[in-house]
Amino acid sequence: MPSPASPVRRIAHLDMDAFYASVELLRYPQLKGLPVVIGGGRRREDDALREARGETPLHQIPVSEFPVLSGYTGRGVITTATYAARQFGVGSAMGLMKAAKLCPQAILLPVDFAQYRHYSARFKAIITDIAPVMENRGVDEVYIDFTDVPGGQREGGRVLARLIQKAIFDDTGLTCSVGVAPNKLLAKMASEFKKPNGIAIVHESDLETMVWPLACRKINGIGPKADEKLKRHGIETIGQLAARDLQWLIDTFGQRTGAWLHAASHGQDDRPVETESEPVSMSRETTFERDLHAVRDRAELGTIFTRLCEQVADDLQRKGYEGKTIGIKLRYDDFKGVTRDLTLDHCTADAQEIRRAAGLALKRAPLDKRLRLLGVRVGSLQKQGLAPAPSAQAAINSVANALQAETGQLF
DNA sequence: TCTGGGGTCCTTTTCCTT
DNA sequence: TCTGAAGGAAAAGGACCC
Repeated sequence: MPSPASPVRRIAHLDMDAFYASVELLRYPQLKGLPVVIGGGRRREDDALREARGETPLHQIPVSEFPVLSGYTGRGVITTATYAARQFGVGSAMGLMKAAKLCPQAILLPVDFAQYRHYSARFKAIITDIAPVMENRGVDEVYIDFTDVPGGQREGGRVLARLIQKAIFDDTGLTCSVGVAPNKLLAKMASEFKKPNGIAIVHESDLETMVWPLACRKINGIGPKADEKLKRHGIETIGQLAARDLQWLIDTFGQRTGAWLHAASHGQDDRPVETESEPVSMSRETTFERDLHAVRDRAELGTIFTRLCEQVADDLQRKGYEGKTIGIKLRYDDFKGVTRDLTLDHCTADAQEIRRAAGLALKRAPLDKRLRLLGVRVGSLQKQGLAPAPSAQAAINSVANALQAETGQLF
């Protein structure tokens, strides 16, 4: 009897199909097939409250009672759009006002992250019941290591992928697409091959036929900028990229990026599936209803600034973290932005302390142009309570004294 | 004309110390 | 004391992703 072959590395990438829109259609099946865009900021009223008041259940609200894009004013953008809406040329990241011109009859649903998170937790729990080595990649995506899962090797992973797909659908009514390959890089590409509700299996030997003909942009990590630069050098496909010399890539894109491009184009990627990760930073930011001026709208800005600091502090405390790099982010009316950071000598999760440090950072930024966005970030995080809490105020004061506020204490 | 929010990671610049 | 090199850390910017 031959000894059983050692398992081959099989990594799956699972991507929920049109996740936000699909979750919305579970709640509002009457919208199926209609142009719907999801975006904008307003909070949706709570379903449970609505039903407690004896009002019409959401799934029975007539289509005519949903708000449409027509006449929309405001700064929101589209987070996602149903296929029916996309046919009018609207799509993700487009301003809602522009979308209103293209498709005024489209129904507008505000995003409801609480609901998406709920379904996200549900489908992920189903996966880890079956295959415990799972890496979170945001609300609607995961990597799963099939290598040592019973059945994970059968038909290159197809059997297990099918099982997971079915379990998710039976529980939630949602569909997903899965790619299974020797590593995360190829699995991520593969999950796009058979969308929606499909399974694609990629083996190492499929590189030339299945991967090399694809556009470089299909590599996760090559965005518009890198793609543009590649094109300037006559490189359009992954195969053309793979044909380039390693040294040329390093000379052209730098040591790290060049070596990575070379490996990626040859389908090489040895990153493990990480089952847990620690956050590096937490932030809150907001785009104003109208552009604000640092002097003329000082009171309003100050209020927003304080609120952002309180929100970040609350996020940190709720999740049990503290950090020592406090930063602010500004975006001006011309959409250009700046950031300013300040590193304390200790960690904090205290709203007032964050507010003071962020205020000092803000003083170092130009405030002569009107602002459209303000953000507050806390980085260099660690778990709360790992370090002794020193005299926080003294440290802050020393920084404050060093910078010695000019006049007026704007913030 | 329009362009959200919350992240990670990488590169370059700047500043400090030796 | 000045100057420059070198290296590290912090700051700043930007690309990218969902």
